[in-house]
Amino acid sequence: MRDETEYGAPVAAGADYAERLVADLNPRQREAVEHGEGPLLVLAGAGSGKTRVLTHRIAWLLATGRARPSEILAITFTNKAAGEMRERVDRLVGGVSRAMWVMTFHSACARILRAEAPRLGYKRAFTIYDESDSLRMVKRCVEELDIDPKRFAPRAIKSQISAAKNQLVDSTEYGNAVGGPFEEAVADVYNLYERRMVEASAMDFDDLLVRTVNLLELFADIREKYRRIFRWVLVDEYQDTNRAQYRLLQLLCEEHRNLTVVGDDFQSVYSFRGADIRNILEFERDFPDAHTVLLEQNYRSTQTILDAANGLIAHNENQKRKQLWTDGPRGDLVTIAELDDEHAEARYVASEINRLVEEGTPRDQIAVFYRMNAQSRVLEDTLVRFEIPYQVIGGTKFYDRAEIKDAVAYLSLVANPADAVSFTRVVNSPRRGIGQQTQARLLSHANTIGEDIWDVFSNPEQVPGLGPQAVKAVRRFADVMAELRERAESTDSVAEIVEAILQRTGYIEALEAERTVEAEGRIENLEELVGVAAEFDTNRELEGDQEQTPLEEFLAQIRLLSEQDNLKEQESLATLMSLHNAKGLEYDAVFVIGCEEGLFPHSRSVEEGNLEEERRLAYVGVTRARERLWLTFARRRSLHGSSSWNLPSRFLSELPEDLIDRHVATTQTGWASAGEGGRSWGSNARDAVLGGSRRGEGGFSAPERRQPTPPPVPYSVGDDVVHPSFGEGVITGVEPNNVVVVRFSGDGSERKLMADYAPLKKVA
DNA sequence: TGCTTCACCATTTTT
DNA sequence: TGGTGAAGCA
Repeated sequence: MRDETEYGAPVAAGADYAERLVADLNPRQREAVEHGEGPLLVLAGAGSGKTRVLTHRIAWLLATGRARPSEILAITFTNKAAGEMRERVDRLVGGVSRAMWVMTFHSACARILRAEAPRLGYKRAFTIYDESDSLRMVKRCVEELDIDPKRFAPRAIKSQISAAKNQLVDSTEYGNAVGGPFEEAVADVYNLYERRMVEASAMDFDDLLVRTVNLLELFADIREKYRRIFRWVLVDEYQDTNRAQYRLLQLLCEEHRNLTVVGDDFQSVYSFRGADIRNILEFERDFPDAHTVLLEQNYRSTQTILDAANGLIAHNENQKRKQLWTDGPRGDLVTIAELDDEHAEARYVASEINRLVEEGTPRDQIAVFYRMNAQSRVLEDTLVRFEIPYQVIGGTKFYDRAEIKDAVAYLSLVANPADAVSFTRVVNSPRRGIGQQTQARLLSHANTIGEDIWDVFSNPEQVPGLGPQAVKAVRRFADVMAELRERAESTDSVAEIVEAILQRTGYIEALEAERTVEAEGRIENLEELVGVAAEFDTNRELEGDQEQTPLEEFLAQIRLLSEQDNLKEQESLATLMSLHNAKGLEYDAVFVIGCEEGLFPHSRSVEEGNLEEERRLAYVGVTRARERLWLTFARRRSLHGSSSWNLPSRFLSELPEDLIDRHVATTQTGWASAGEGGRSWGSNARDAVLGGSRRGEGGFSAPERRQPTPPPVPYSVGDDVVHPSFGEGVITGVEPNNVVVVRFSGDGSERKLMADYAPLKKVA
């Protein structure tokens, strides 16, 4: 534990320290930090130092003796944000931050439920289901109820149930309010789903919140207990709270009223997930005695970027008024670039990135944002060709990969014998001759006799309808699981359990037998999981939690991990992500691509009347940039197969014209430059930008028929090649459009490269 | 039981 | 365009 803090004072040193704590804050920030008891609303514009206010407020509450560390509950939405906050509080007050709850809504609820869940009929060792697990469960319910999944898509049903839960509407209430046939189907599934989840002792993400609310509403003693524990509650990103979270805060705070919420209505972009912007807009109505502080001074961006953001958001009606300003320089103009199509757009972005890097911008300070994840593909291809190292945030996550999910499902089943979804996931993976028939019989028997699925498969003889073959196969599976469970009970090392699972279930063996590159990759991923577990074991030795076993704790932790947690900062990688994922981050240089009507704002959103939220999303994108900002659009874009012509996004015309530097680029399309050899693309694209030709061809007239035929592919399967960065490899495939597939011997990776542009050389 | 083929569909997603 | 899921076949 550290005694010295950032301000050189020992922990909680009283008035003098408190004074120094606020000394270098601006007046508004100081006002927020020094607010005493009672509700506080901090409307914090982008980059206005809201985390600073939150952390300093916590330190100030401690320093002035108003709060003890254990009385503080600080809530964020991501683990990353929680980690950062804890770290920064730690720097202010030292190790006492350990005693505080600084975590996400979901983690906090999971922790409370871990202690109290039995009161609601759950086992203490409940399993947290992620989206795909709970979708599985919904599907099973749909099947069981004989609902035609084509008529009512399980996904749609699930999202309907989720929406209901976010509103704290339970299945009974939902059933009473049914409208059409779809709602009726949803009501039935919702009802069964709730029952099956309790039986499996499983909770989905929404349940974590809803069940905690239930707990506090139903049991006065529990309510009192947590009200007494959390005398000070602080919430970050308050604009993103949904009904359930709102109710939770109300339950915790309505007595002592020491609730601090920090947020920015301009950055509310999650209404489709149930976030209710009214929570922040109407905070002052809900808490008439609330003190409100407005933070408008921005410490991140240039005035030009802020003016652009202000100009954009001024087009929204339903907002609190805020106007960002900075002491800093005006900075460069915002670039709006018009390109032919998405490929030209990608090349433009890539060449601009190269230029930035040459000029000294660290690559990890460059980000590209887009509306849809699908847009990353073209960009990735281009970045590979330009040899620009990058990372993509979003898409398939580590914990979404099949092999990882399998391993985690094994762990879940070991920890929670009732976990039916995990059971179906792993029972025949690897193949062990337990097919759907057999699984269905096991599950329905479990439903009939009301026993845990584990008890049922441990006694396969008693399951009606199983043939001797099936009984034998199930027996073998049960024996392995029993052995693993014993193993888990006799050790505190999660890594050891994971290792045992991979070995004893034959999982690794099956992968090794495949002898493919993919299988090898999977094995590597699994090894990484063992590594993650080992790391967990090491950290756990420092701070153990007696409430739950290491395995349970590990499972809860990895299930609540988020995408942003994967962000790497140290490596020199440009970052690609959706605009939604960009919230809370900042970069020196930002590109927002695909600024076209129909794509951004997305046509769906416009149809559904969510234009203002789209505009807020644009606002989020713009305000991520510290120094340089590009907004690009393509005249023509192919989206799932067919290409279409789009108008520039209305958001572009909403930016004040005097802040804009316009580029109209006509890149040389196609193969014209191929003869010049690989690396010339960068300069080509850049030269073309200077060209500034007009878009006067009339839009629809000439759909690029003039491409010369590609030069013949000089490579054939089996050729040995060498690449300056990937090393030696062999051609394993030749595809249309001069794409070659190369397996590189260095890391065993297989990559698709454009033969004409990649700096590949044939080895004689 | 398990693999292949074909049809269908396709924002965003802090947990 | 590409990934997913269900039906059909060996």
